[in-house]
Amino acid sequence: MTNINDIARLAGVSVSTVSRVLNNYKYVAKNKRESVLKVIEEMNYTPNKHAIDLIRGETRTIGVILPYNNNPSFDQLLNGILAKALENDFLITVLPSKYSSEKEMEYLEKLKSKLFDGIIITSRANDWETIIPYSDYGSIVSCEYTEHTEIGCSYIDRYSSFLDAFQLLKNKGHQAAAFTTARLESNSTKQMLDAYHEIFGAVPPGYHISNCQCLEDGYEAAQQFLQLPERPTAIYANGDEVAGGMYLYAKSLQMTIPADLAIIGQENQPVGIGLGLTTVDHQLMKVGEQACSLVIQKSREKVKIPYRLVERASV
Amino acid sequence: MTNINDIARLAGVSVSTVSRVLNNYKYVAKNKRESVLKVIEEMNYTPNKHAIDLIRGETRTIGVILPYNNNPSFDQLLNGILAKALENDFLITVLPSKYSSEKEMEYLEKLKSKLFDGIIITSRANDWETIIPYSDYGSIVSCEYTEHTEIGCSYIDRYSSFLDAFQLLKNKGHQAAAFTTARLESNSTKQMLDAYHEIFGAVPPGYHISNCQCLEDGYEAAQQFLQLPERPTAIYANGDEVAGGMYLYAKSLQMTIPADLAIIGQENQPVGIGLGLTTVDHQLMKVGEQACSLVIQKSREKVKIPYRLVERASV
DNA sequence: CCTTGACTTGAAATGCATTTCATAAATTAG
DNA sequence: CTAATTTATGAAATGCATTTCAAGTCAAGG
Repeated sequence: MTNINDIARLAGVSVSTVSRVLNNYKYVAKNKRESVLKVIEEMNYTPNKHAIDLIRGETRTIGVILPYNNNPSFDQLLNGILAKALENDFLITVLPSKYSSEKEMEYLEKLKSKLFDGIIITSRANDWETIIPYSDYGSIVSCEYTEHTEIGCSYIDRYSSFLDAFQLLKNKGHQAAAFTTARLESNSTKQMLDAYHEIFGAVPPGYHISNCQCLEDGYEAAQQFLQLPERPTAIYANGDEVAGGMYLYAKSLQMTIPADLAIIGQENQPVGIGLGLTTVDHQLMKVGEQACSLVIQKSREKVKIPYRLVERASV
Repeated sequence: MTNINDIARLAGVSVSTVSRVLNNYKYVAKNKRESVLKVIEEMNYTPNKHAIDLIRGETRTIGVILPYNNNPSFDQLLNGILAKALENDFLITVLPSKYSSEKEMEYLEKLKSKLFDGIIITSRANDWETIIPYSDYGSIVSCEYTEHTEIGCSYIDRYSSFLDAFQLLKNKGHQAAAFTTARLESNSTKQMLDAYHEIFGAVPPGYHISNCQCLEDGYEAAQQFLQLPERPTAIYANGDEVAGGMYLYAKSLQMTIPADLAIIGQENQPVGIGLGLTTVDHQLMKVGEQACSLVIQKSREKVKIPYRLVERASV
């Protein structure tokens, strides 16, 4: 492989001059610049990125830890991140964790080893106490709120959004609502439960099903909800795909939406648009964009992204 | 920042010995190994990845060029790639191209600059002639078939799959079918048209709508198809989300599926499963896995991934 | 007692580009 | 016509870990 020394030798200049040409510094004599460029062209030379990164101590690459990548919510986040990264000429490396704390640590170690300039944590398996020391080695931005000042946040006030959604259902006359969540241990689930208590009080037995991710999960959840002795009149689904599954099951029973059953979804996804579902749009794409911006700016700000209640015909 | 020299000095050994400890070579005296590890621990030292990559000339990172990342098909590909990469301890950097040939070249230049060990091209904007020279700098694997021996391929015989799908429709008594495609210039569209001609002959006016990607596009396409004077009795949708949109539109007209209208989708996606759509499953996840394997093995094989016709109730 | 092989270790070369420092020539300002 | 800039260039230091080479110790085998 030809390197900068070869180019310098062949062009009859020093490596410094070649480097200057490479980096478009002024103060290189026109004829020298040209002969260097000519040799570069002839030798088909491209500088080695590792040598550059090594000396500059910067990579313009951001690692994105995300538990699942086949999940519409994380896809939206990733989308926003990619868009902003592209705009700023940063590269994104996807770091699938499956909520394994070991994997997560492995990725944080890579930040320490300088592979990334920063890391975005879309969802985490480890305690903040474990993660924080790594903020010495690059900016760490979370898509979930935390008070720790070492961590930048691009987050949603999920609690309020859940309050709003439940209030909407209550206003429409529902005394309770069934609901689904993803991971039982997640922060989001905790906020959901808090909001539920705030608006409706105790959760009736069978009204909460967790581990829902996709349309099929929603279909099954609806099946279970509608078999309960105290049939719910409204359901909050943690995602429009899940909501879509519920919709389809209800339709299969000839039920009318929202007269027989109100359904409210989340994230304003294609299926929801197609089926005309009312939805809580957390604007995850914007969350992703903001998270990426924070990493790029090495900022530790806490930025709250507004959510929107999109009212359509299912409530 | 503390480096390997500091560790060596503090542990009273040479850098070679530290390196040996770092890389778990045997033939390091037990007491020296221990004292090196102790110093590493104390100094909170992590080797610089760029220095390692520079000298090893390897990164265990693969770049994945994909035009859009918010597209279910590319998501499935990426999914397979990520799964296989994780398994083999490789990292994936996502390279969004939006079909810009400049961007694509930029990414190929990064391969040349040693940032990646290889690149997977899920879909491309440039000619093979432009791309091929870069195969000198790392393995390039395509998710589309090409005869060029420099390029590994993990591909689907789309032509045959389209033939099968159209034949299925014909067997059910349809004399023609409307269909949607994504990009008009794509290889896939070309194969689609060829297969159509083979089975049904000329495409009736208005029977082909391109630039369909999502559920809404399908909804609108169905609207257009069903307004035609010669109403199609069957539709092939280039994706289950698109098919889902068509299904919903047809249902909104109180049509019965498949009696009034047969719909066949593609990629076996959640919506399709939920709606019970017959679909051509190109097994894109497997395509992605195989593509990743080929890059890892630096293989230039051409591997055809079998597709499956999943018959459900919409045809 | 000598040879052979296993074990240990460090010096130095290697991979590659950037940047600082020093120096020199050519301009411009006063 | 000096003094001060601006322009131009190269040597050498820097960033950091791996690997080869050479050489040495020690124990086992003959």
